[in-house]
Amino acid sequence: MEVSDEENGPSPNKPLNGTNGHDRKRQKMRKSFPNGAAVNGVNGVSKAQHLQEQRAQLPIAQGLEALVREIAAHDVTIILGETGSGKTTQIPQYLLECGAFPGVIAVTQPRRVAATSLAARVSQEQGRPLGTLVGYAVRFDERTGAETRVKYLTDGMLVREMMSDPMLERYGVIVVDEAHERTLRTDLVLASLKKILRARNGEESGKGKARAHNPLKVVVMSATLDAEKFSKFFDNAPVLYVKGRQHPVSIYHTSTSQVDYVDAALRTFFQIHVDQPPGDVLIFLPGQEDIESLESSIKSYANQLPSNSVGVTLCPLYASLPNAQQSRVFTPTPEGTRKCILATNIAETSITIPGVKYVIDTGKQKEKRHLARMTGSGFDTLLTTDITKSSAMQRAGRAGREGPGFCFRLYTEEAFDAMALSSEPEVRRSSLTSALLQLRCIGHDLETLDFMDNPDAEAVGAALRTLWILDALDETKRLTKLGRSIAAFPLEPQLAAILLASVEHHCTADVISILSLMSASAPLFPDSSAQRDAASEARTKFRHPSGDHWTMLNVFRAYDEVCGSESKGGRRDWCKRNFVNERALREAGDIRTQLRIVCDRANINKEISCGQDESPVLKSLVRGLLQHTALLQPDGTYKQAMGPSIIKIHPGSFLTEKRSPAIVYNELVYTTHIYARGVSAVSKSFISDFPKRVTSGRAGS
DNA sequence: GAGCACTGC
Repeated sequence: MEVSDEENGPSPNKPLNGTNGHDRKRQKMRKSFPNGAAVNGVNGVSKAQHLQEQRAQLPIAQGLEALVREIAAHDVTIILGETGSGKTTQIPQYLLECGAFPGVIAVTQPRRVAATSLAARVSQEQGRPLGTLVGYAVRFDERTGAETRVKYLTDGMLVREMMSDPMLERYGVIVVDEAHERTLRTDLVLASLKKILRARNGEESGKGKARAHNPLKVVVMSATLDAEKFSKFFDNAPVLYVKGRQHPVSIYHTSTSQVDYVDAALRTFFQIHVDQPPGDVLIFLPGQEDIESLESSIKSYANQLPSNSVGVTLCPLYASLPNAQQSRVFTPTPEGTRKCILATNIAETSITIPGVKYVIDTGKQKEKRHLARMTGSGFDTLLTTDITKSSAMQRAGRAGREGPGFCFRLYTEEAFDAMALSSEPEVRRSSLTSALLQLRCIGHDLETLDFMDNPDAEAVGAALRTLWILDALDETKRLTKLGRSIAAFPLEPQLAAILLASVEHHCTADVISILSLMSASAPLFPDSSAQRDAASEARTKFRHPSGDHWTMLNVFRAYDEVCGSESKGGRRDWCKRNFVNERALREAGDIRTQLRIVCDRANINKEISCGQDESPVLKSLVRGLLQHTALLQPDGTYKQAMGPSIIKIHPGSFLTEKRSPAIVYNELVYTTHIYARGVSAVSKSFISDFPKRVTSGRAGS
């Protein structure tokens, strides 16, 4: 079996390649950039020319004019583009150059790095400094100016912008890229765009209103699956097909199913390593644990090979790995060795590794599942599951980026056939609390808005209830003044409610620090099993009797002092010595800066601290996390105040083994028990201050 | 007495 361009997806509705003469196109391109050479100077001429030649050679270049004609003729155009087609860099430039589309061209991306690096590339192709004609906007970082006409931004950023500009008036074209990934924010953007199109362009042309003065064009770009679904969603919008530049990948399945996929990966790797020509190997595994175990097995077997054989350079790759170690995958493979990358599905979409010729696919991944969300907001669990067909194809494609490749699947062809086509869109899987509130702020109802896939009624009910408990919505589900304030913060609504409660309790400075650490993606206290005792010893000095929130605050306060006196290296040493994650502290620092700016805008005094008095902070926490509180039972376990579950304090918590009449916690995780993580002891009265909420919560659960 | 796939404002 072979993955080729033709096999990768449905056949084209309108093949566009080869419809235009190659030479004509090149001339047209040069004409479009009279200033490029002047800006760049003598050396720049050849560089700019080189870039233009590269552009002209992209698979998409020959169909661009026809593509733009289609976009001009329709409100919405769906573009199916394979990887390597150049659609994301070229289409926005062509829309700009042809001069037919006034206003700013927005291009959304699910990931920050994609938005920033695409903007850098495209502004280079335009021969202009980044942030002038071409710019980007992602969280913590924006480079745009008054003359910016092409703006790459994350889909979450566009959702934020809709809250102050509900009709997205500043944009003439909105390109939604990677739409097949169906992130929650992409789905929010698509649903809103459908409504915005009706408002800005009027009803479908032919009858009724004349075209409005500021019409909007929408371009939806997707990989090869689900095109018809996008087309149907946008009233049968035309589907255009763009060919990619992908080399063929030969795919092999096992004849029997493999129970131990780590062992199977080990054997397959050495078959490749011993028998096959040079070329790096990428192995997909579900998680860190498997990566570490396979790494040590490969190491020990590689040492037993004859001394004259090719060595192995091992590169583990997963998100929580420090950046310096992640970037090892990009360093050239040392002479006389074969690079072997052991990766999670971070290598499926987020990181593209050059030089890979062989892929070994275990067919497994880890997936976060939210269980029993109606029972006091539910709990999360992390399961190892089978991947989907589209994941399997994406993984195989990683072998064919630079030349013909090979993919060894550690599962049978029958198992592949039995896989789901693609994973459920995020809107069907995740909490809708934040989405519902944001939509309310721009006057949309999540309950009635037309989505690609409609949200689950239970999840909508849970979100409504949470927002009502926070006083963000009133009894009639109308947005309150508090709800609008909550939505102004780039935080989960529960956490934003804590921040606003801190104003009344005069501890905003302290609470902002805690919330920043809570919403950072990396954990402050990583659990390194190897040095567990040393770690807990070193962390003792930060320990606060009330529990984890104040302990986190103590760490942040200490780190702030270190930052005032130490160099970059000194800070790193301090973190290492104390077994705290510097990445978490740096990210929290960025979040804290952003939260302080929003506070200023909302006329909130961000400087007020409660010093060492713990109750104001704890009272604020309870206000936002009412659904995450539990009461001590006679047997020493805890029962949710607003749900039926019996829970335990996670052994990693500083409060474990302690008995407090009541606790508040960040999250519940289900492993061997239902554990509460990020726990603080609170007075029962803090919870019963909201009797109506607690009672009604019980009745509803 | 225990286990952290991946994103985003």
